[in-house]
Amino acid sequence: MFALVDCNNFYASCERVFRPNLNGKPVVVLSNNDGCVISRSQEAKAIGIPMGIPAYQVEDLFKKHEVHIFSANFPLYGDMSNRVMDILGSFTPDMEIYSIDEAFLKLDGFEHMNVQEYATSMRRKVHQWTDIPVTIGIAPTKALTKVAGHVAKRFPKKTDNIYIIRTEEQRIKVLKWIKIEEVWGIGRRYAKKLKAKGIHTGYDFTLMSSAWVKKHMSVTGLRLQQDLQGIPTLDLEQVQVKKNIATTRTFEKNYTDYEDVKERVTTFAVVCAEKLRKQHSCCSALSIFISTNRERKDLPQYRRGITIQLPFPTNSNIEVARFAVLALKKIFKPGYQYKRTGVIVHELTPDDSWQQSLFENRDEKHIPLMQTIDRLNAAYGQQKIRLGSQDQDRVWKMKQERLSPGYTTKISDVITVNCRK
DNA sequence: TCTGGGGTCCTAGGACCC
DNA sequence: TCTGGGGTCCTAGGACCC
Repeated sequence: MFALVDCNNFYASCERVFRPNLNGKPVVVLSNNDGCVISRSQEAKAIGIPMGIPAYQVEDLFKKHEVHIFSANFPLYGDMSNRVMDILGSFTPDMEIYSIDEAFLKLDGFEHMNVQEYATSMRRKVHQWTDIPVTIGIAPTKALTKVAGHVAKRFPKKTDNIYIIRTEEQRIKVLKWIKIEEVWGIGRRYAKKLKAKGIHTGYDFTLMSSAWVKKHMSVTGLRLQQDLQGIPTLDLEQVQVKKNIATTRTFEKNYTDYEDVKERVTTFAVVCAEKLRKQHSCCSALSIFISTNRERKDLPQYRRGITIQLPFPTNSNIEVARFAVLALKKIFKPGYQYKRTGVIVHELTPDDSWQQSLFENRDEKHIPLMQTIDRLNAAYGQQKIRLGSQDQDRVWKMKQERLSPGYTTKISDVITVNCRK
């Protein structure tokens, strides 16, 4: 059996941990630049705030229902996620951290145990130690745990947030209940295609000819179909180091100057290099892209990306930034209003072993230099030491009007508790 | 006025090899 | 009239996830 543990309304729940007065009240969390709604408490869902909607389009709803709004506080969510995962990891080492708020567990060798009780104790412990509510789905395959999780979410009272698919009858029953577009692995495109063929539920999908599925949905679709049929096909994936690392942002305004865009690309490249060093990797290739605001149909549009090979693997701020700017030069076109750029590094290899190049090699003096920069930035604040080509005054000019404190990640923001006798 | 950010995997087709 | 057969590697694009 597998279990899927899923934190409920995760970002909104994290905000409520430190603002318990907001329990029972509508809470939403906005994306960077306070752009879109990316997390909603149950109450916020109930008053009809859709996922992903631009905030300005639901301002009336916010006002009318006194919705509590937060700017995304990713350091807080990341830290809360680590705490939840640590607790789950203490239950079983067979765990795959699937996303910031979800984990799959493998329950091999648990046959003698009461799985229901086990799940209940897990749920209780996470709640007691972190105040984050979770939902648990349990089933013979990974894809079916997702379906079980849906059932538990839809009927929280009846299921007490835990649902187990044990029998073939239950498997068929829940698959007949779940709409095809709600099935994990079926996105908008596939749902449309399947509905056109008269497939409306998860169960319908399991009955389709595997040849058709393979042809139109590739082996990914085929694996999913088998998993839903109850044949274990997807296994826990041991999450290793990442294969790509991206730093991309939408700007708070449009940029037309090459110099401005270059500064942003440099800074994003530096952030990528820092992320690389954190996971002890170097990159051997890099992409950048630039884009105008695609929502502004009235403005001339230009979007382009480029990938370049680096002459040697590196994770130095200086080198990654240099190559990123080189790439930018190849695609930048003056006369457009740019709204978004990003840097993505690829072909990651461990930083303690690398192939020497015949022609050009990394500057080894950068290694101690980067270590020093990382140490200083860790001690005195992110981005205190920057490259000369980065904006020296700029902090992170993101619109974050309702940012919560870094309760668990910033010593000055740690909560004060007043104890009375 | 205002629309996020970070990932993964798979396939088809082109270019090339012997 | 009729022009082989078996590979690899790379990239762009499409699909999905949270």
